[in-house]
Amino acid sequence: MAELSKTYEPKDVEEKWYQQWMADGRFHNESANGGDPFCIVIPPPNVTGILHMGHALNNNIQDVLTRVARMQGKNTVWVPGTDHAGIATQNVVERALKKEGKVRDDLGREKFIERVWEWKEEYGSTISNQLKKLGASCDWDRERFTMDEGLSEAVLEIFCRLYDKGLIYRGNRIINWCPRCETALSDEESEHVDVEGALYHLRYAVKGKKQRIVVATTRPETMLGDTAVAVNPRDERYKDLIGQMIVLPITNREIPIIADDYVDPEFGTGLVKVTPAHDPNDFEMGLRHDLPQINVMTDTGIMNENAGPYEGLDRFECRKQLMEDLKAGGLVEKVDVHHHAVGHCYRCDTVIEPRLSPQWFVKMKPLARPAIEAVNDGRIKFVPERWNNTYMNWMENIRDWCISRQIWWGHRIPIFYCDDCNHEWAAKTAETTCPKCSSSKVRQDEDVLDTWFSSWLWPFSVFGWPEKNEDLNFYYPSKTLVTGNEIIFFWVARMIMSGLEVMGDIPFDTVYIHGTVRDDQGRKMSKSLGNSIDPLDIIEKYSSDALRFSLMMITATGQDVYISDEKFEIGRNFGTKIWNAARFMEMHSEGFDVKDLSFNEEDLTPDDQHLLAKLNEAIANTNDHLQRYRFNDATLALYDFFWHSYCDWYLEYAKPILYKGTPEQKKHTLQVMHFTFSTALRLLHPFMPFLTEELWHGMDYNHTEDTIMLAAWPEKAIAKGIDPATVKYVDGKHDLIRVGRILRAEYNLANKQETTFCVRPVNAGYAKQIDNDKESIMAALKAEAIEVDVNYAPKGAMPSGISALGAVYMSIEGLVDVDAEIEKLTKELAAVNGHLANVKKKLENPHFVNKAPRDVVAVQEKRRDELAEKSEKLAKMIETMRG
RNA sequence: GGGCGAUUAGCUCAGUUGGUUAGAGCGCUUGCUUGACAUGCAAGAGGUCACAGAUUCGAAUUCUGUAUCGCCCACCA
Repeated sequence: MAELSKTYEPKDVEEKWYQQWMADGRFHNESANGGDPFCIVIPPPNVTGILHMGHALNNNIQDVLTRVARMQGKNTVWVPGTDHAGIATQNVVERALKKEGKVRDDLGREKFIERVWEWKEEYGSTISNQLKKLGASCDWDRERFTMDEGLSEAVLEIFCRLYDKGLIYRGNRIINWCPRCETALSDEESEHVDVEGALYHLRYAVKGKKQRIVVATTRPETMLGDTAVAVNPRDERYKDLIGQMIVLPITNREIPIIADDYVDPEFGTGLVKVTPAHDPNDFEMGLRHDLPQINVMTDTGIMNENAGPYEGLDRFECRKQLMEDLKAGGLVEKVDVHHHAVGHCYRCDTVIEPRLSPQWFVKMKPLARPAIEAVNDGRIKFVPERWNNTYMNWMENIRDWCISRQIWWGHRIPIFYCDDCNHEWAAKTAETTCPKCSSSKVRQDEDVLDTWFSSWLWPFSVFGWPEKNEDLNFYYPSKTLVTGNEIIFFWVARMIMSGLEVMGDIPFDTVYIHGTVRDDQGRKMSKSLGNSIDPLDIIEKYSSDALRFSLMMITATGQDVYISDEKFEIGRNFGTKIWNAARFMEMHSEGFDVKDLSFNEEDLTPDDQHLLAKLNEAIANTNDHLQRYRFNDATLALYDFFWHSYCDWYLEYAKPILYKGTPEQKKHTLQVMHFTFSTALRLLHPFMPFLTEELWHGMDYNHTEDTIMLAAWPEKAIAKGIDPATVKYVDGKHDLIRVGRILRAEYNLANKQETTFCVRPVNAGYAKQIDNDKESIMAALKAEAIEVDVNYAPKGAMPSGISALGAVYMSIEGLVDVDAEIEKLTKELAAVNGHLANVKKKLENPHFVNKAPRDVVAVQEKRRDELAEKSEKLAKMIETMRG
């Protein structure tokens, strides 16, 4: 047997096993191997990403599910990969260029993209490598990138299909424009942030009259693009104004006053300035009233030539100056503080400018219908279930998806235009000739697609779709999608839609939504707050297993996870505990063959049976909790079993046998220990893969598999040789030991202090069992001797207590504090009588006896009897004590 | 404006279909250099389960309302 070191050195061990697993191809699988498929596709992290706690949690969960499935013998693949993250990556590279004093136009499109690829080659695998430190058992042979050739093919294919079906179209609409990224964004990419802004009340002059009207706006600078002022047609105050003209200040443009139902007479002044090129509602009104659309800004949010004297100013600078000018002209009625939600770019946090712009859209309603159905009829389940509502709410109000981006890094839109005949078509190949007029004046659309337009194909594109192949056939649909709630709209919903559209089948049957990782004050972890805890630091400090186990331990289903450094001590301490238990076993195993884990079931002692019963419970509970995605309960069940049932009770029970028992007894006990330990290792493996693998080998078991990764997952308990009555007796024995320890503790007895315990068992059966168990009970109580007598009567005042097996007395020379004993027992008697009274009251209530289920009543009756007996005994003890 | 979640021990949180005395980790108190482990062992203190009603023989758990905190969605300029 290889000797285990005194202390566990996780760093070397973890590195070693990951390398070994990789070298042995343990993570890889393919359809040709047949069997029961189990597939998980990773939510591809951004190539720009570095591992944070959210990733750690997310991938940890996937790894646990994957490792369990693999041990269950399923044909398991966990497909990893990264996302090209269009805007984010382009931003990173542009920032690098800026340091060289360049902008992307200096390089040109082609050179710039080359540069991004270079960046990707150099830094793009950072996060994948970090996942390896976590122990993620991804099938790295299958690693994909959303800009891979294959995945790009999938993007082009679905674009053309949807275009030809009329589900992709080009439209001129108000979209969310980020003036910093200089691109359009989807509605989901605009994050609404509540801000304290201002509601500016501006005075507009009515043409030909002295009258001034007041309009309220939050964005006064858009006034330069106003093409009307609107009132509600039923608003009596302004009836006369309808049809009149307004003269706009500064530019002196004349615009009409129109009537539109959209206007809420209750809000502001009941008069709304209409800027069709900068507001979605105004845009709609503009269409209804055939108003001109005046865009007053450039791509970068600078006022353009339509802004007259403000041309060249930044939009916010313009707002400031314009207000000053209006104020000077007496055209500002008032400025109110106003709280409202303002859209911000989800990539760079710049204030979004709603802006009229020609963009490409996907018509979502037809795609949404089957996706709604799939969740409604239960083919896809959200865990926790409440996310159904979130999903449904979004799906039922779905709006068309703006998919074009004015950046360079991404999948270029496969639309071609003929400059001669204005023909427009979609094609997967680079077109040079117009199919309609044969002209060679053909150009491709300049825009690229939204990053999510490639990730929504992920569950099937990773297997080579549109190519038909066995893997795709075998592994699709995948099993569980594990993700955070923040990308339900971005990603989950869209994958469901694309899967049903393209594959005609759901992409996964379960969506497990885990919580957000927060700091111990409940704040989201972020770089700017400086409160993030780096998983790699935690691995360095506590080990990967510790990180993993602790994360799982504190992750209640779907609840947010609050972490601080100390939380990881749980996992580290548990790892140490397991390691030391193994060392203890190793110490005593010398000269014994522990390769053979079988034992004779007829020889099981009561404590053996008790341990195995607890093991059975742990197996059943772990499986049950895992099936229900209750990871914290699963880890707690294992933790509790290993630490308390196995170490605290069984190993302590085993000590006297190992030190003083016969070789036969030793051998039998070691077999039970090793059987239990090896089962526990397998149960723990998905949560602590490295330590368990190290010990699997360190303990030198007679493996059928040379890695614990493929050892059989414990599903069923051992049934034979366990007698429930005996298990119950051992529960009682533990209670007896506890009572004895309390007596020692109350008298602060040193271990060396000689003590004898006298036990008066409740029946002869227990008397015999206790007598047989004397050795282990004495060891647990550090007692010199134990006297067992069903008729035991204390000779004088003795510290005592009542256990499930009977009364326990502690014999100590001249140390008894009689008054304290009487007080203690009297207190306990009062408590027992209190409970007894409650139970009696319950049982005397005819409603309870008649209506409660029989077993509940039976429990109460039993409890009543037990309490009555205990009460009687305590009274007698007090009597004796006084006597 | 809608929707969702949270409120349980000093702290951070479990508590699945209502049913014995509401649990864990950390922290705290006391005693242990016990031949695996002080990253440990044993014992202990600490909770009117946010509040108010309702249902029920029985509520931390179900229902209604209130309060506080958090998240998501939403075109009131």
